Amino acid sequence: MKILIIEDEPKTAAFLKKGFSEEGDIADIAVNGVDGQHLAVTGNYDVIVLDVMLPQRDGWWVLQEIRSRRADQPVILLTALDAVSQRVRGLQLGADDYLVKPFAFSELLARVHNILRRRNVRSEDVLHYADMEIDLLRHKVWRAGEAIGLAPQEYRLLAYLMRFPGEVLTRTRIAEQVWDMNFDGDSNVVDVAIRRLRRKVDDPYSGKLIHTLRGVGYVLETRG
Amino acid sequence: MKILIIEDEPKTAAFLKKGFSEEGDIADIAVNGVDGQHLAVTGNYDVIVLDVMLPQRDGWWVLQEIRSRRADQPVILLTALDAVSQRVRGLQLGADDYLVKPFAFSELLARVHNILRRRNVRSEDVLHYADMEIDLLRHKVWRAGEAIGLAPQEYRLLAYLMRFPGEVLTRTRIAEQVWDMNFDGDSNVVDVAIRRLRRKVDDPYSGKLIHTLRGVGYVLETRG
DNA sequence: GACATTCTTCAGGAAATCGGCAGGAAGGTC
DNA sequence: GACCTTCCTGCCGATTTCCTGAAGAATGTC
Repeated sequence: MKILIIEDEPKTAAFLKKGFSEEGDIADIAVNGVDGQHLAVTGNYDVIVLDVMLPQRDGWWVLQEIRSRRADQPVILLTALDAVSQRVRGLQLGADDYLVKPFAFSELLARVHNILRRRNVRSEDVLHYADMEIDLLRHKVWRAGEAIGLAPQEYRLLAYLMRFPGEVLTRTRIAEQVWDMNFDGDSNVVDVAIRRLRRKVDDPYSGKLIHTLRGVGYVLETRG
Repeated sequence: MKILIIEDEPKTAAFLKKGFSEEGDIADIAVNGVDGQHLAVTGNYDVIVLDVMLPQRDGWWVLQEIRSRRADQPVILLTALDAVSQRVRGLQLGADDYLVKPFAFSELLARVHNILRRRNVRSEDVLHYADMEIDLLRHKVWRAGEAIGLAPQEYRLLAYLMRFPGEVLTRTRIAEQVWDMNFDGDSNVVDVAIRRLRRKVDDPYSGKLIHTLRGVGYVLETRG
């Protein structure tokens, strides 16, 4: 899952990024309204966490910009004051939810999941496909009943594949979602990561699940 | 366990906080109705202790606010007067229990445990996992039949781990639950605390229970 | 007020992980 | 079947992450 954090206070931003990172998600940070608006409109984020107190252009402006271009983009507001007028204004401008500082990270996480569930985005705790199983809560993976230990990046990659079984995933898309980078074609990071993952989840078993689509990307599916 | 105390009298608030702290729980204090309502609604508390006599907005208002948003939030009322009308009003507004001042701390503690037991939040006072045992009432820990002496923070950390065996606990969550702070990643308090706990409950025994998940956090589980 | 225990920060070192490289294999095209 | 492109795969250096002991600060105890 990709998240955009628009927050000027470095400590808060770092705290949020770390929290999402531990959950296996990827978070980008924008430190002002202009950069935030740009990233929000051009990037593909599952959810945007937006502080209303920002230098240059404030959060209200950013929110309006986002809404005018991406009507269904999930946005959670962070307000410093527990003022009812701010809440009302936020919701009127189209925020999906808001949170009053200071807050605990798990509270933010709960609201993120809440929004995604409302939007029918798949956010279950345990994903199954064929004889493979991944428990996102316990960070564990099984294949044919055996537990498999994965390195962080291997795990993130598999978790992404398991979210879209049967769907073709290009290297560009994988690099974007799992590495948070722009895939330039000069690198074979994705190939290498796929290789490492295959060695652990496919090589020891019959009935491969990870398949290569030449010139396109990879896909997770069963094949007769 | 996280507790919110909404009480304007500093002495009483400090007395309660100290009491809960000694039990290994974490207590936040709000000194007026507005802050109390804010924390109660946005924070994740296992139980809220609410004085009805408050400056600005009183306890009744706070209780109604809580109920309208969190129907199942456990709340215990503190009333100064032993008037039947107050009890009735409190229960009508959805308080789980009430206590008339002055009271002994153990009395409050008993009612807290009572409510949580009713809700199955903490159905047991003694938790077992593998050959480890923790008695939440007597504050005692055993591993392989031997008693282990733990410092307060070590105990709180272990108690938290024992509540979620097999589940991944990120540093952010641990810091939130055990330290009541926002983990910004610049500190390694959690690492060090884990180290000290390991020295006492894992190092002397075969079959480690605390395991590290690189880039994620820690987990309490047996590993073949 | 002195002492003891506990907690946090700091820094050095160890270990796991990651990304790039390069040679080889496989697939596609004419 | 030859040639070219794309992908696979093992290895190594660089980096990140974690562990660990020690010292100073904070807290509680007598």
